[in-house]
Amino acid sequence: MNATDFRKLLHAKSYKATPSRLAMLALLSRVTKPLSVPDIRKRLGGKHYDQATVYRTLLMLKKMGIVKQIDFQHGMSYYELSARGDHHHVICTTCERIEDVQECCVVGMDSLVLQQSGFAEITQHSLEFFGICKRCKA
Amino acid sequence: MNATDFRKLLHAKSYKATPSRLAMLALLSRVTKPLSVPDIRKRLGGKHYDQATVYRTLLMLKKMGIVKQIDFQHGMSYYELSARGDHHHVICTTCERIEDVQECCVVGMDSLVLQQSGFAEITQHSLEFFGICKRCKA
DNA sequence: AATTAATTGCAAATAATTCGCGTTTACATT
DNA sequence: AATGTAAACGCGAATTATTTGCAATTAATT
Repeated sequence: MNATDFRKLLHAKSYKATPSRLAMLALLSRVTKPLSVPDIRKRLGGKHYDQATVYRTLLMLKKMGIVKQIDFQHGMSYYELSARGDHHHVICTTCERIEDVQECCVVGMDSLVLQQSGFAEITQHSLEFFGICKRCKA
Repeated sequence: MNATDFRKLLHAKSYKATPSRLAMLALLSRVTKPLSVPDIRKRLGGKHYDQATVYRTLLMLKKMGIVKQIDFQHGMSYYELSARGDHHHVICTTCERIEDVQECCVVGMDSLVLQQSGFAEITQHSLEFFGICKRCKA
């Protein structure tokens, strides 16, 4: 995904392709870990973007299904591209360590959830594991 | 689990069995849905307990592994007894509807996560589905 | 009943997220 | 390329969840 793709993505839903949006999409697709709002603002090059803008953009991207909001129980939300694929996280409750979990057992669960619930559509899911990493255990 | 059991649970870790703690445990074990802090305070009988007390107690119970913190992306945390068993939730992103999901595909994942990660122990996991309920779809 | 450390309530601090509004900007149209 | 317009932005302030410090209270031990 390059800048041109991002423009198309936004235009497809008649959103404007503004510098802040393109920068955020570029950042999120370049990165391999979920980012918090402060993370995003720090890493958005030299440019300063207002926090309200970042929050508003994330909300928009979330509604579009492009980003996923994740809770590490660290007092704020983290965000990553849905396009990064179906993976999960392990969070150390002692330090701040976070690792990806590649195996996804949730594939196929969506239809099961639809069956047994009063829901018409599943758009996302999030699976996080909490525990203690080896370093903290020692 | 009755009041006597709760007392033992607390004393086992040398915590005091105070009225607020017993009331919270009783409430959480009587209820079938995760509760937010305002929920808890409202439903704690006539008694008024300070929010700081409720937050501190929840933190303690979480550390003890007795309660589980859950994120519905509603701007605050929800809590339920771990003893309610391994189930998950579907959250409607349009209204506030929440349903339980009984099938758990995550059983056994813990050991897998331990294998492929630098973690020594998994204490909890949380799996939430987000989507649109039938009522909102219509 | 007395002692003591843990727990509470209160009030204030902190920190994430949202909101209102005047100004700026992307982009469609000319 | 210039123009019109709704969308998006930045700013500052408001809101709201959560945490903290401290003096007063209380559970549990003696």
